[in-house]
Amino acid sequence: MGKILDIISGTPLFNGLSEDQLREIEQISENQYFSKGETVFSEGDTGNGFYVVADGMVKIFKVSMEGKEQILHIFGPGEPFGEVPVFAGQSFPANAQAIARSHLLCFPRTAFVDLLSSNPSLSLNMLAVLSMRLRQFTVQVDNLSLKEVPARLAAYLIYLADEQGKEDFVTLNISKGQLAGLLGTIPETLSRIFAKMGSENLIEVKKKNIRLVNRSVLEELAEHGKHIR
Amino acid sequence: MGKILDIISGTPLFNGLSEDQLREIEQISENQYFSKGETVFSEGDTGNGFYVVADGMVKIFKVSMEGKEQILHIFGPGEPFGEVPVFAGQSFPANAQAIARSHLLCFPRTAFVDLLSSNPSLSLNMLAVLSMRLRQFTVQVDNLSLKEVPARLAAYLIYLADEQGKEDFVTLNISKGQLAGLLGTIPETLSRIFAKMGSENLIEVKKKNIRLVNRSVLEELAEHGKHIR
DNA sequence: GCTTTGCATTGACTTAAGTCAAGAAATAAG
DNA sequence: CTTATTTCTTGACTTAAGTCAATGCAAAGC
Repeated sequence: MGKILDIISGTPLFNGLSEDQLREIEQISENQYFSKGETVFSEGDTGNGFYVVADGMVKIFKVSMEGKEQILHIFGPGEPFGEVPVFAGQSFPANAQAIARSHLLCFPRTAFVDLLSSNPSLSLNMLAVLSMRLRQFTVQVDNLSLKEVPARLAAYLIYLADEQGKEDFVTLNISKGQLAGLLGTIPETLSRIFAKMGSENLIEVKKKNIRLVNRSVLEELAEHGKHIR
Repeated sequence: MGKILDIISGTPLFNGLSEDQLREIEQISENQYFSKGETVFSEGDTGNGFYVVADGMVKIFKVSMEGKEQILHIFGPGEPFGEVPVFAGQSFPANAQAIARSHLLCFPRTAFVDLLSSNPSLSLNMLAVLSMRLRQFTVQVDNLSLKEVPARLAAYLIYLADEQGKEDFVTLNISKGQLAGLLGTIPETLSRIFAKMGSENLIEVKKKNIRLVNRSVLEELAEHGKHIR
């Protein structure tokens, strides 16, 4: 199997499709390479297609007038992004930047929409992707509005531990500055909270490696948005 | 044309479909009636279908442990909601409550998914709906994370003025308490900001009627997330 | 009409988290 | 190895917005 076909068949978006269909999808894809820090697209740009990360990492983010970043998503291999303008028209609602050397597959809007028309299961897969993203957004809004930063951090650490299949140990895959942006805060605040949680024996931070010393308290903190006095 | 068919043909989700297709959709729909304050579904409930508002108003919201509400959406006639579990499986990610006497059309999951398989344009319409909702969420996250409450209020007032087709006059269609929940704040804070904006001659508040006295400054405030010292 | 119930406002106070500024580490570059 | 540049941490201070509590107001019901 070809390298690109390998990637395509491995992404959930294209699950359950026949080899022929996968080959059709490969046909319309275009390879794009980005170095670390390079912009993939900017908010307001016209979107003529969406992307799938073949390799690397891409962050989707908004920036305030004052320059503060709020990261909406960080996507890794197999994850699609930039679909909104494909289906809703208009422009990209946020910025996309490679935060590592990245290889992306780009799927042009018109060709992909044509494929959808003849592939009901591809449509359903795409509907599932967008729905899961909506679900993620409800969590993010919940976090930003109803939880304090320590609770957001606790929730993220637990999520990461589960994702990495570890019980009480995680390795950050992004810088702490980026993590601050993802949690809706700033590096200074995040740093203080890491220190505070360390001194409270909830976690042990060594560079990017974090041991969850007291997972049950972390879980309670993550649930219970605000501090209990 | 039948009353239900009238509603269905009027909602953007079913735009561009033939009469036959609309009739098929009508066939699978089920009428449901809710009084003000009644719960449509709760976070965590299993979703066996999605809804379209025929008449009335429904709020989608999250609640914190301490009881603070964050409203995600308020939907009126013609707007669909509760689609996430239809396509992503699992349960509803948030709560839905009627905030006025409401008439809803409910579309059962399996029957609707069957319709999608044979109606590519219905799929594309649904993809468009979800994509627009994703776009809205990016705005909401941007607001919550990068803007202060006065900026969010200013943005909402301008949005509402545009929606109501007025230049400098809006009528709130929800209570101020609900508006606070939508803006990610609490009634006390919103009340103070209304008072402050009034004293700064930006707006004139008379019950639910608000005159935008200085729209250009409001626009600047809405853009510029944080206060300029 | 009056009373009740929920909604909105105002005041006094607390606090989480942001800003500004300076150092310390760590990574990358020469 | 040494310098340079980015990333992270820590401290002192400010501030937006939340909490608690009391009161005003208006619509709904008797």
